[in-house]
Amino acid sequence: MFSKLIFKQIPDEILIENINNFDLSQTLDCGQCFRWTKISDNSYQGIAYGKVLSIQQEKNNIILKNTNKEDFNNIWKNYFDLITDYSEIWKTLSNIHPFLSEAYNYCPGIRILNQEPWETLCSFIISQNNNIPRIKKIISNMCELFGDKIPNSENCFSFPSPKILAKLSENDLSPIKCGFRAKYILDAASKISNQEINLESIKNMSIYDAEETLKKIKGVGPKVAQCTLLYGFHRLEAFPIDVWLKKIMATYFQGKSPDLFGKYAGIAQQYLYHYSRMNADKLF
DNA sequence: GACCAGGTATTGC
DNA sequence: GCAATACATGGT
Repeated sequence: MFSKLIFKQIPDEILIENINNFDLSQTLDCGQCFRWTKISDNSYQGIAYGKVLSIQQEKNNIILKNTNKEDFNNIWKNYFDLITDYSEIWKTLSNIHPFLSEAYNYCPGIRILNQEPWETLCSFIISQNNNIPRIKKIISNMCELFGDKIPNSENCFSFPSPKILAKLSENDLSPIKCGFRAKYILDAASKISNQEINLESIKNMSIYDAEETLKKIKGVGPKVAQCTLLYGFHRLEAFPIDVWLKKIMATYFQGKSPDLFGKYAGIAQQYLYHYSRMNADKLF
């Protein structure tokens, strides 16, 4: 619980002590986000909500640098999902399957981030039939070309708004090298900016209606929709099935439905995805 | 040069 | 409905 978080403030830094089920590299390198860079073995720098943050982990303590109490309370506390008790969530997942337990034991420090819905949607449109290093590169190029320079930062840029992107042509997007996905980005940007699709209203929809709404965008299918709902709307029941999850299901959960994982299926999915990617020999 | 990467749209049956 | 194929780009 956040009420139990112990935090201390020194100028421009926030220290959180004795936090469990939190591992910076497991959380930032598990494929859910694309705008964080590893600075050293225990520290990262990244951009979200138009702010630059440096963050470092020392055992069960985390230090947020280049920030303040206001941004911590308004942005980062929720962004890193520090208010959720993952040990409590694990209790409901722990008896489902031995392979899920094996995955959890490998990466119990994963947190599902609360990312911005538009950035998440756009990022996972770019992710299709693509690999993570190149996804990061495309997004970085897009922000640098079309986002706003973040004040007092060293060449850091915000994620461009739908409104800005909707004015562009496929040709304008060619420098970011996103290939056939350019028309999908533009369709998403225009449908969001002209209110044909209202991201705010998706928050109150059933998971089914939310997916159907997102799939009205060209280039958004079940996988991209589920990723958007999990990482951008914190719908923990969402269960994106990509090539890795297909292999995992075929190897260990044959004939089983994603319903097996219940209301925290998305978190289960993240343990399974990360563990399997890091230990590909576990799959057929 | 073929194959793959956190898929989807299109086509053909 | 379901299976096969094209799709931009860059890395093995």
